[in-house]
Amino acid sequence: MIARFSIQGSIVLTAQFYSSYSVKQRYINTSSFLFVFLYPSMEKSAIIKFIGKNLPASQETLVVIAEQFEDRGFIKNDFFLKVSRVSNEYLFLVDGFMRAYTQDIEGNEVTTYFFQKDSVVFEAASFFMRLPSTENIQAITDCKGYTITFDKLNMLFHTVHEFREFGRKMLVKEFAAFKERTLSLINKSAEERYTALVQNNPELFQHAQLKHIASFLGITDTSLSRIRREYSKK
Amino acid sequence: MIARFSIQGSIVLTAQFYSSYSVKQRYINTSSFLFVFLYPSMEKSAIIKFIGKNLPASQETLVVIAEQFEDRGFIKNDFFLKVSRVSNEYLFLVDGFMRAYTQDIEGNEVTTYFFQKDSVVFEAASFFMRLPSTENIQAITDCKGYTITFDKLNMLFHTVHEFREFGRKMLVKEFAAFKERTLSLINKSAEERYTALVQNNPELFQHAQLKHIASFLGITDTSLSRIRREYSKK
DNA sequence: ACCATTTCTTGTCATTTGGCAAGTTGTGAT
DNA sequence: ATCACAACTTGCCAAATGACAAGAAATGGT
Repeated sequence: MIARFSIQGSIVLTAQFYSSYSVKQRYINTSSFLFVFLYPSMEKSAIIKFIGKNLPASQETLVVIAEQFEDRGFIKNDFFLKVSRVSNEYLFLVDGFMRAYTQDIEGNEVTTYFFQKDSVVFEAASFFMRLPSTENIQAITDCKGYTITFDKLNMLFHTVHEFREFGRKMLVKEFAAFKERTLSLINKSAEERYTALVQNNPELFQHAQLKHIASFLGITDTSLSRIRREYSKK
Repeated sequence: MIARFSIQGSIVLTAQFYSSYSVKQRYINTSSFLFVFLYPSMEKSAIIKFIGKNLPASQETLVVIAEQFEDRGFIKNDFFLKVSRVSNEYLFLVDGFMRAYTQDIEGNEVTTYFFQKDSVVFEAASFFMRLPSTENIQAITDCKGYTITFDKLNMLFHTVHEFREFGRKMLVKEFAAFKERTLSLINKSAEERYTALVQNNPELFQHAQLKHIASFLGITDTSLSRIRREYSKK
């Protein structure tokens, strides 16, 4: 598993892995290689933490859940999901940025969403309804995360009843974000949308192309450039 | 049941009720009162037709499904769903128009959707995830339809397996419509959005207020008025 | 390190849309 | 039938945004 990551380059095991509380105490001094080798599920502390934050469940339950997830790395520009494919994976992003985008009838690319670390990446309509996706999801930086298949996730929903709540929460989050975005397109100015994005997700601007951010904000790259100039004056 | 509708005024049993094919043959000459009295599920031909169109199932299955739905009338301005309530009903609209709307932070009303007859009215996030709705759904004309509760719908999903497919289809429709709307806000002009709406739903303009249509299109009522003038010149 | 390509910025000008206010039309209650 | 109020239209002007093109900066491949 370590080998796999080194091949994909630029994805390295970070200190983040050692922050899982229960394990931390006992194994903190083990070398990272042995550590991962002997306790394959331990490296999933990030996902355990994340799920635990969103779901009241015992540590044991969380470990069972986390064990169903698989390591997954992406290098910049890799696709997590392509248009017309049925999404079969649910991804918990540990590191990196991704964007969802689609093409309108005239062929213009429109970015519909940006994903950042410590969040869940999936296209609800395609994943839960087993439909061809209308969107691409692509890594815009090297990324690292954990995936679970549709079947395994459903299995977890059945066997670990509390886990349904987690699935629901993630779906709700996506819904809410989407609705808010649509609303803001209607009743906020481009500049207001820009400042909101800068404040909520400043790091994004170090990784995403401005033209992608522009289409996400519903404006042209030209306008975004101007808005940035005005904004930086203040 | 008939009494109930006459009390609510302006909602009358229409010829539409007699179009269910299997029943039509045998009972066409029965008086409408006796008919409804003796065969309470028969009046649901509209819903049977609609579900049948979206779901390959036997007539018997369709009747079983339809029997779980209840008659429901709305008079103009009645609410089907209010903000902060958990939506517990799924409505098949037989006649009339409804609109969904919400308020943004500044208190402006924004219409997010129009529903027309022969379609399903519900707020997916609130209904399926048992969450407080962020939207109101209100009748903008007198309406008539059939409702089913969350529990009954789930029961049907379990007992009538093919029916899940129907539920999925309806959800997909809502998703797709919503995404398309968001996209069009980004890459179409107000006039293009207007012409699209006129073509897809001309009747709407005879019932909805222009200011509601305007906020749905993401423009002010002033602009809509101007766009209409230009459009009518052509 | 160099070149080719893409991305980003800027200028000019046109178009779209909004804000406000006045006037007109439509609607509902009495 | 009348009045009050809400809905709609219109005119004027300002602000926001887009289209196009040119140039600067950044990036990637060899």
